[in-house]
Amino acid sequence: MVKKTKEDAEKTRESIIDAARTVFLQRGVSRSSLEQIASKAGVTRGAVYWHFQNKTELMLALRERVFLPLIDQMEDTISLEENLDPLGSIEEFMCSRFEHLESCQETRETYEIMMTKCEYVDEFANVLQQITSNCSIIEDKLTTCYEQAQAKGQVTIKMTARELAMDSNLFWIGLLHLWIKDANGLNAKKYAMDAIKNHIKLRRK
Amino acid sequence: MVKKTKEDAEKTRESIIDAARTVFLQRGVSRSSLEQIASKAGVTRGAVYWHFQNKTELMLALRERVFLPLIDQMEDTISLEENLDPLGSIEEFMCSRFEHLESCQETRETYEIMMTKCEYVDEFANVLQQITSNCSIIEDKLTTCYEQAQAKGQVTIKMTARELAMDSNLFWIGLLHLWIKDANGLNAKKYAMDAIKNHIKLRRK
DNA sequence: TTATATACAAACATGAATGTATGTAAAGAG
DNA sequence: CTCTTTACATACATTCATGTTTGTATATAA
Repeated sequence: MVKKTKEDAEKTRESIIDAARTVFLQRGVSRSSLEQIASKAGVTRGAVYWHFQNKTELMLALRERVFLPLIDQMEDTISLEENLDPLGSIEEFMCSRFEHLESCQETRETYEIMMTKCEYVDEFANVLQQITSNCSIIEDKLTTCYEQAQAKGQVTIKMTARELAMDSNLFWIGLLHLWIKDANGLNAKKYAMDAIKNHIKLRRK
Repeated sequence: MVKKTKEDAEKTRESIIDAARTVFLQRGVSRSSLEQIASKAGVTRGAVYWHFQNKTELMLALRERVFLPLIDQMEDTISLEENLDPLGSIEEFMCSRFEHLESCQETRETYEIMMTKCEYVDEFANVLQQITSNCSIIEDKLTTCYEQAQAKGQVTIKMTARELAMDSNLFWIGLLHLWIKDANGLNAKKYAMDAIKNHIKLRRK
């Protein structure tokens, strides 16, 4: 038996989460047993039950480790005040966030698990609400940006800022889903970047 | 023991599928046991195993009953030849299909199961491929429509037909996902219809 | 009319995952 | 230097879903 200091315990906890992500990705959340996760992390189920109440809590922890930083990051990327180029900042927001999703393996895998390897029932039902809630936050931010863009005459006035934001929001949701599902798409990144640029170009006056 | 003629057996099969849809929706695919499905259908697991190899086959049958007609329907809705108003036909396609999704309970529930109550691993992994394949078919159809629209001068020439189609395709994917997840949205239908009209309006010259 | 295939129900066997309870060595507190 | 708590490993009990096998009543074909 090895020594276990507090930092060691924290490492164990992290390694369990990492193992869970790998196993969830391979086998789906519900088919993954805690035994499989534990052994992949080099521990026993005892350790898993020590750090997490059950598989659900483990899954939520796995999710939060990626999504909590993302929410913060969103605050930074779309700066709402004193925006010289609102339309450009929307494009910048989408591109940079996509870049991060693409390059950060943990984030990418977590998205894939949550979008295609997880069933939203019972304890997970309210996670769906959080997701839609996040979507409407994004829509609000986009609306503000488009208002600024309209005030600066950057953008077509065929539609209201809210309507433009809705359309962009749906575009963004679709992009993420298609990207996650189209794993083998070698040129997925270029596809996405072009899609974003064209999406913005279409509304620039 | 009641008589069972061939038609009776077919009815049993259908009722099992219906029961499966209900149970899948409530409990998610993996947590649904064949026992629960059978008893909801008023039969035993024997009947389920008689009609389907296992839960996976049952799930695929459930899916096909909705998706096979949808594929046919798609051929009709977007008529590619002799299109007087290509842009309008795209709008019409989206609106009518959404109307169907909204009004047909079986279709709606099946979509919900496939989008939020199912894990795409192992035997289901290739279903994802089918989905993305369908998406690219839609993108192709949209491209053709936009080409016609451009030929008629209906649409802005900022982007190529393919680029417009990509954007519309992503919009459509996003709309479906947001709609399914936002079950409580009372005005979801109006939201969607407005979103579609605005989406088209934005590209009309 | 009899034989066979159909359409299930019922019983059986198995295995796997879960949660909990107990054991234990080391860390940390006093 | 003890005592308690931490951080697990191990063992146990239980549940439960699955797949298969067997039984059986009826439909259907010859």
